[in-house]
Amino acid sequence: MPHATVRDIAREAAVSVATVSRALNGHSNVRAEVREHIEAVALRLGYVPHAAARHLSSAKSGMIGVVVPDLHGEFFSELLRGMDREASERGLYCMMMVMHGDAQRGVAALHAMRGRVDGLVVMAPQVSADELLVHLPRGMPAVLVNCAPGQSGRTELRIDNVAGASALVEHLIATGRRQLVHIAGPVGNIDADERLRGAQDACARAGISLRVLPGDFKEPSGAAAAATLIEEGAAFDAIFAANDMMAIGAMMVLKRAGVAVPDQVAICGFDDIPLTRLISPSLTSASIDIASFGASAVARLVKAIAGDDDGGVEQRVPIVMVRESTGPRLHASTDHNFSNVHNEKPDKSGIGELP
Amino acid sequence: MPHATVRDIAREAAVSVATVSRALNGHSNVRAEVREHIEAVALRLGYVPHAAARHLSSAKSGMIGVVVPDLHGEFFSELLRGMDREASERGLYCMMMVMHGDAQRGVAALHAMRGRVDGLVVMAPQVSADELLVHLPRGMPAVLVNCAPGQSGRTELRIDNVAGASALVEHLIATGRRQLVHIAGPVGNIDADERLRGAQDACARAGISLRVLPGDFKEPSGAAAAATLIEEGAAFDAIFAANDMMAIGAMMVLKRAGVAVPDQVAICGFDDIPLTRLISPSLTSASIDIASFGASAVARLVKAIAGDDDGGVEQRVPIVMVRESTGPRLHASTDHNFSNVHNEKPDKSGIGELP
DNA sequence: GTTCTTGATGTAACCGGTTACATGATCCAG
DNA sequence: CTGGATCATGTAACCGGTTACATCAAGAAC
Repeated sequence: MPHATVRDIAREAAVSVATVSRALNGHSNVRAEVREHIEAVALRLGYVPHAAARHLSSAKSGMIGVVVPDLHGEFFSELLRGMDREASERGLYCMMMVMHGDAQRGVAALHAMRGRVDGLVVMAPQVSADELLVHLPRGMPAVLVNCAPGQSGRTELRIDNVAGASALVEHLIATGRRQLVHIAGPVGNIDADERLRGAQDACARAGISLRVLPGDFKEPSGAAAAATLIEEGAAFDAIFAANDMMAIGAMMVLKRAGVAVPDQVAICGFDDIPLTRLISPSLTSASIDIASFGASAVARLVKAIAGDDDGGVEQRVPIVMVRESTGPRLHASTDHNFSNVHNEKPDKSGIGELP
Repeated sequence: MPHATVRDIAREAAVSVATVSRALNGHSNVRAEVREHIEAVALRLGYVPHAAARHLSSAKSGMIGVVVPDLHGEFFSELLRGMDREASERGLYCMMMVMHGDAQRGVAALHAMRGRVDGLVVMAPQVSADELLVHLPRGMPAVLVNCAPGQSGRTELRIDNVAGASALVEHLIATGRRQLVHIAGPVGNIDADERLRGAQDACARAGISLRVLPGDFKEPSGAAAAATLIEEGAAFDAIFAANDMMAIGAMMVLKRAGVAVPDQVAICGFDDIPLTRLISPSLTSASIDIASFGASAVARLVKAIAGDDDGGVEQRVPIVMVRESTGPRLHASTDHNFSNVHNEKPDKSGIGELP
């Protein structure tokens, strides 16, 4: 026996399909007695509405789509979590689609969203946003997250990577480091590029040089960079990795090589994934509260779908979370006082909530 | 201007909608010359098919749904990653829905899937599977992952938690531990219950006692359990936490309290999330290769959708990954030789691929 | 040359909802 | 008692695809 439809209910309840639809959707113009009867019949028949049919006729799906470049590590799981939370609070559902770095696949993913979602959150730090957005289904509301700044005039959410990276580097310098190394993210990635620039800017202002090693945002590349430094016997006293995973990879290699962190070398990352607090020494990072960032994107999208979004660009300035990996040395407790630097005190369990 | 439809293309190309549909779907019975013309027109009009309409008429959506209980931590992101990989290899898309532990919401999520997906992967270790499955849309193929064993006769994937937990405890005993503590998972959770039972069984066989502390699979509860032990001044030399996150929480507290791991206390977890290798000391765990587990679930689901699935239960036996947190002591290198125990050698970067 | 087969194409129904509009009943004012 | 407003309900079109079936032309077989 196939699934029950509104017509089945109509027949069974001896009313028309229109009345069934109105009753089940809570329209006011249905007699209470009729509504109850219809609801009872629907329950008895095990009726569950067919989302595609409803979507087709009402042009609403109650679903928002999320396009992400990757699915590795905690960054995306946190982002997803924040988005899902916000969406479900508004009675919406999330579907996620991965465009594995590939522009071809990105276009396919965008196309596949047509007829499935009411709007899109697109995160595409790799490919050119403008190039991708040409393929956005016509009239599909979208919020861009961490995309290359385009002239699309679309709603955008962005992390102030330059400010965050500068603040981290200034923190390193303030704690006495002078021989800085930056492990960069993948070339062409907007976040990576901006973080590099922020680091360079801060170094230039302080009049010190910065060595840059390549990386790809994944942990092994951070490890490889550190291994290179050690093999070379390079002189360095601080590493700023363009994200947390690379910082962790680097830290592991240093520790195995007997380099003391932070006594000999300070290390910091970027993103402030939950993991930063779980490793030892805990990792200094630039915090953007990923989950809340994702929630924000969804909130903006909901406004855009409703038609009342200003279409502006929202920029988040990260906060530096100072932890053990660059922690103040014992004999100099307050050697830094930058505006957006937050000194996190380890509590007993070491799991402090971020402000 | 609204989106182009097949009828627009038909008009523009001076053919019928049936021909347009056939041409764009690669049916053989279309003249090559006509097909090319139609494709050209479709491209010119920026045609993108409407998924809901296609789904409605063809009863296929090309989408599989994933229902998970939660979205915290690396376990689910790994699972998602594996599923997504497998699905996209088969030209399918994944949508994920979170039922926040709540049975009410679980039912809503299941209903919301009707008319959206061709099949479901349901992971519901908390609620009674049978109770939930009553609300599965009629005729919807589904694969159950880590659900309480039901008599549903459905396709199920399951982790052999008892065997995994037993193997871990046997490993602890073999390395000389005698005062064991188990940090349990949430009560009513099938995985947690089975892991507890596996630990108890192994202890009973060895004739030693097992202290059990409550937990909830989240990291703070592991920390709290360890704190309790320390405050009490309890005598113990090994902790087996029901999952990795709690093990990590416990380890952090022990280290802060000056307890040496593994010299004084050995610690192991369960799940083998990527993080186990990144902390120090690296964490011994029972590995089920989460991503591949997820991929397997999708593969089974695809078979079920095609109609040729045996409907059997597939059980995965975890492998014990021995790492530093329970590592062999220096003076007794091979004090264990259980069948499914795998001794992981740390390589230079510390990021060995699992077999 | 006629009939049969084959293959390309068109017509229209259908999937399962929603909703504009029509209908008819009820109620109230005049 | 009657005309108009109000409200519940029914009829049927529509959303945008797919596809069974009908049609028709061209080539093959006799």
